[in-house]
Amino acid sequence: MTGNAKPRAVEKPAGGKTRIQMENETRILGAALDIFSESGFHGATLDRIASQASMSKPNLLYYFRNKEEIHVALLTGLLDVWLAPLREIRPDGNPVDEIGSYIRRKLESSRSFPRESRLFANEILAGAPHIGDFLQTELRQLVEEKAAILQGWIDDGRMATCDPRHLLFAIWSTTQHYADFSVQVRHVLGLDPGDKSYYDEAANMLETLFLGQLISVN
Amino acid sequence: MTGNAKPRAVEKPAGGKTRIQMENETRILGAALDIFSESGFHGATLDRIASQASMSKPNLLYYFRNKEEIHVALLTGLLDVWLAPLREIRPDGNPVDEIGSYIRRKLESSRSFPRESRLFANEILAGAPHIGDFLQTELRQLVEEKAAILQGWIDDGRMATCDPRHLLFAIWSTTQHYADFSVQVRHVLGLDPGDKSYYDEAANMLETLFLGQLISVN
DNA sequence: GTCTATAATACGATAGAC
DNA sequence: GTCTATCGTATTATAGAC
Repeated sequence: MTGNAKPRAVEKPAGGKTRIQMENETRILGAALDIFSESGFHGATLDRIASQASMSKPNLLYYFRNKEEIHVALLTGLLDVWLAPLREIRPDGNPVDEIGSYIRRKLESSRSFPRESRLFANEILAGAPHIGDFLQTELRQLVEEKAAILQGWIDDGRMATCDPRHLLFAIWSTTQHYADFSVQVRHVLGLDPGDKSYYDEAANMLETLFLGQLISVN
Repeated sequence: MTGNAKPRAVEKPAGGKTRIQMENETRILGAALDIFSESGFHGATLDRIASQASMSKPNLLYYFRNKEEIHVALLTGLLDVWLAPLREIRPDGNPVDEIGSYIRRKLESSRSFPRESRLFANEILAGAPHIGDFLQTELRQLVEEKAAILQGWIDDGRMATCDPRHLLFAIWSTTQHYADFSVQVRHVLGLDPGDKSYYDEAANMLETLFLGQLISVN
């Protein structure tokens, strides 16, 4: 022994976690996202999550106290990413640019993070037992803020009269649909699993729907 | 004994089921719809379904072989109701009337059958293990048929150029959203549980979105 | 930190009396 | 047809060696 009892800063940084701890937690969360988003909370088992993470079940439970803690960690970690596209809407822009780019960001989010979208959808469908608070406070406040921006454009005559909160619902539902209901989309279009070519068609559709005029007056 | 051995037609009709059988199956299916739509297939337990049906668990399993059989019975019974609004679209109508009334029927279906909508959503999210065939055959064929009608209107210059199948996806997602994500809708709008007043606002929004022009060109 | 073994329980399903 | 009792298994979680 060379007589150095000082804890090594590299392995135990002020944050509190060693490198191996962070790596394993990341691996577990990735595996859990696979399984939870595929099967829902009750359909997922610790066995499958552990297997997906190439880890024994007791070892997995060394990092997370129980199944629910993994689920909550995924959900709370997801929320900031989830709100990012909406946060970017700026009051000093114009409706076409701001709403158009918001839709593109949201659709891109569905394309890039379908597992996260399905995890969120499962949670809402189950009655939002873990994120009810978030929905009633943080999300509601953000929606009020952005809806006020849209309402300003309506008052200026730059948009049709409508409830801007429901416009946001329409954007959420149409974009998230391509992640959450991707199985149905592919089956109806006759596409192979993993084929995501429909996202380009979706982008065109949503641009026509939200930014153009869909039906001619005749 | 009065010596009449003939089976009683009232209790054993040609269909094959007695009155009490039909009543109990109906009660079980209603209870199962409550529980499955609230908790998903794996989150639901036979105990809760039996309790909701005011019936013992073994008695419940006298009418259905197992849990999955109840689930399948609900899903298959749902599919015709599910497609009814789409079937009604007529080629000899005009875009505004046909699409407008389709949206109203679909939204009314969400308002009246939110449990069925959530059951369907849970099934799709889980990868459609039981209705994958239906999606690839019956639903796909119906979509092709109705998309052809919409394409005709596009070719006639009565609608903007777009992929009509994706227009149907947009109608499905926006209308079903109010049933499937009702918890989020209520939390964001600050409504009490059970308050469905948002459906009228939704109807206005969807009419503006699909039938009017949302954003002015300026 | 990781493992094997196992405890504890929740749940689907069945047996058998009535 | 309905019940009580119970079996068998899947699954969450822990104990304790290394």
